[in-house]
Amino acid sequence: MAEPKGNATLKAIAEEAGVTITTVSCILNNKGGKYAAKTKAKVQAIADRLKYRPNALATSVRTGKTGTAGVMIPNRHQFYSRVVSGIHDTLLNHDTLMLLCWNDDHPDGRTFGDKERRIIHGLVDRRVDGIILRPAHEDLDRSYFEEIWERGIPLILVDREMSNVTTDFAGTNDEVGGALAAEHLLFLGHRRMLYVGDSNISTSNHRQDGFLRVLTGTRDACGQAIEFYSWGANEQIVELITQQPDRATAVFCINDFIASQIMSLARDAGLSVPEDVSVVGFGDQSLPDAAVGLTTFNQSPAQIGAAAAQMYLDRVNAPGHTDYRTILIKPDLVVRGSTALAK
Amino acid sequence: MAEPKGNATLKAIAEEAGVTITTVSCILNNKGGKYAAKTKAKVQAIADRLKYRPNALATSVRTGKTGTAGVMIPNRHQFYSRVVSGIHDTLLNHDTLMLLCWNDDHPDGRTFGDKERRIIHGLVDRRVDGIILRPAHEDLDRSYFEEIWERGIPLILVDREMSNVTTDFAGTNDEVGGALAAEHLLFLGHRRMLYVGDSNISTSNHRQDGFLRVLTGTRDACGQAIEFYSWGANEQIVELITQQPDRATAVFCINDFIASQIMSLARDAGLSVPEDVSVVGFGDQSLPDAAVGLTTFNQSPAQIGAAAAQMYLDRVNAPGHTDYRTILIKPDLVVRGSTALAK
DNA sequence: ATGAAAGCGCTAACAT
DNA sequence: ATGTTAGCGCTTTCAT
Repeated sequence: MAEPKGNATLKAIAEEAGVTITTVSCILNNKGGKYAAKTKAKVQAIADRLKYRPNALATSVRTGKTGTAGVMIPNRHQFYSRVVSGIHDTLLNHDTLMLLCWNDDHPDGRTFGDKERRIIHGLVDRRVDGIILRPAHEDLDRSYFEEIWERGIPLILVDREMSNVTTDFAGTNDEVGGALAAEHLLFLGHRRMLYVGDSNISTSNHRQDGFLRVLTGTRDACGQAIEFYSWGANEQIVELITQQPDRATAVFCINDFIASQIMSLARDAGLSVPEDVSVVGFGDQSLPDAAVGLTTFNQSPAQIGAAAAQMYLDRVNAPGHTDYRTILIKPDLVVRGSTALAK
Repeated sequence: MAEPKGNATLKAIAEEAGVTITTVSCILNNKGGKYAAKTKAKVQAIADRLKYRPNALATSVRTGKTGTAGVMIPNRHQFYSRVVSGIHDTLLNHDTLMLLCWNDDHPDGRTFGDKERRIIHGLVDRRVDGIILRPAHEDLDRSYFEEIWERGIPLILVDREMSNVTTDFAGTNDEVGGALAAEHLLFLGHRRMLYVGDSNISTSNHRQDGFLRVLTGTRDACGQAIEFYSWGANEQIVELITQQPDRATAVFCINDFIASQIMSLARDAGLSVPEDVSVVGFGDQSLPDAAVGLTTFNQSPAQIGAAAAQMYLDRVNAPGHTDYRTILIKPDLVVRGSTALAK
């Protein structure tokens, strides 16, 4: 085993070199170039031999900066893993590390257990410079608001905005996604279409808006929105895509999971995809789309993460602004086998 | 905006309450129960109003414990994401947060760029209590060894061991996995089989060992190992599974990716899977196995992560032991459509 | 060119 | 029941 038992400190180096802590500190940090070359070399040599590494905790106590970001994003779905990857890479390029943590437990989707508060406190206590998070719900979330926002800790939101507070935000351009879906299907000759979503989710509403906007603006075309999680939704959908002659021939879904449900539904009803009905998904669910052959959207999660991290860095380096930014990444249509020309 | 501009400190509370910092510290930490109820209440009330949160940095500078783990595991594949999830959950139950980071760049698979060293220094400087990592390569890795091990920082390895140093380790029981694959195929009546792997990877060697051990121990059965990444491997494999009458009727592959390659290969050669040849994969690649219908192994990555985290906690709480533990999680065979009775 | 001293926020041993 | 003091490892201002 080498020299260091525990960690080398400035003091230890100073004593061995016969100089003061100040001198060592300045030399190792290249502050004040006015030291004798001999002293510099000596100090540096000792530091190297002792494998000196500064205690960032001590530095942070003084400077108030930790170079550490709090990131609260679940790591369980591929979409989020990729968002986190984007954040990670961008932060790392600026010598910032991330404390990654999340809370899955949302019994009623609106209560913030002790657990969530404990996590946030963990970040606050460790004095992260800021926090990037994907809200677990959209409505006023006391945990987030009181514990982060009110403390003046820079807060960047990803994927989902919160309804009660304006912050920097990076996410998907859902409106454009909806519009692109509509255009794709129109191009294939479809005129009567369905949007299957969930009006409780703002993201879904944006997709729906873009989708219907385009359809409404097109002669002869029309669209209708269905709540997936409502009673009798399945029956209603089946009716709409089978009922001749005004049946819908294309369905745009809030996500890939629902899309594959719809495909099963259609097949059970005796229709084939895409011959009788075209189906478009939306790619935040990490289904094996390629295998299923689903036409869907790639949301470029890594790019979303990178954008969030960039806003984080900007805000941490220049706090106090009140001009919050929103960066929306355009989703890319990926055409596969579930969409085809209307008959 | 509420009271706190910046962060409340013990000092601020003490001044307002008209007591000393010590008193406040003790009261808020429930140390020494010998304070007047009135004082306690007063101090607590002020702390609450100011939304006081202890500065963990300052505490750590003194105590030498940060309650923070360094975790160096790529987040890009589902397998690793799940390992990280297991680690996360276990650590969180013990009020430990993780600094998650990784390095993807390994040009020649054996050089540790500045980047990797910078990451490790980031963790060391922040004084993590220990580090959990998946080595990017198996041979002596100076970065890991010098920067972590020699400093006496507890080090737990996941998924892959290193050849030069003994540490706590959590991974897959590859030997058993190989054996189970052999038994499954034997049960289906296969007698002549192939193992397709990569002898540069210890994990592959263990699977191969288990696989061949069982075959060697079975009358009439035999197995052969092929290097996938060698020149002419494809041709060789095709020859071995087509050449009558002693052709191999089953192939066990180091991972799902290779397995699906082999399936294509077989089909291109005019064989059908599983009628003519059975194929077994191994589940660390996050392919959409279910869609492809591949018989494979589930490695229970979350369990591996949990085991690693538990060893981490044990070691951080009771350092200095030299009895390193190895925890191997048994992989579970998942039978799907790529294996069938031998003809 | 180098050092002394104060202080960041907190803990802990030791008074009173 | 509460206060005094020293110190963790570092930075920074101000001497010398």
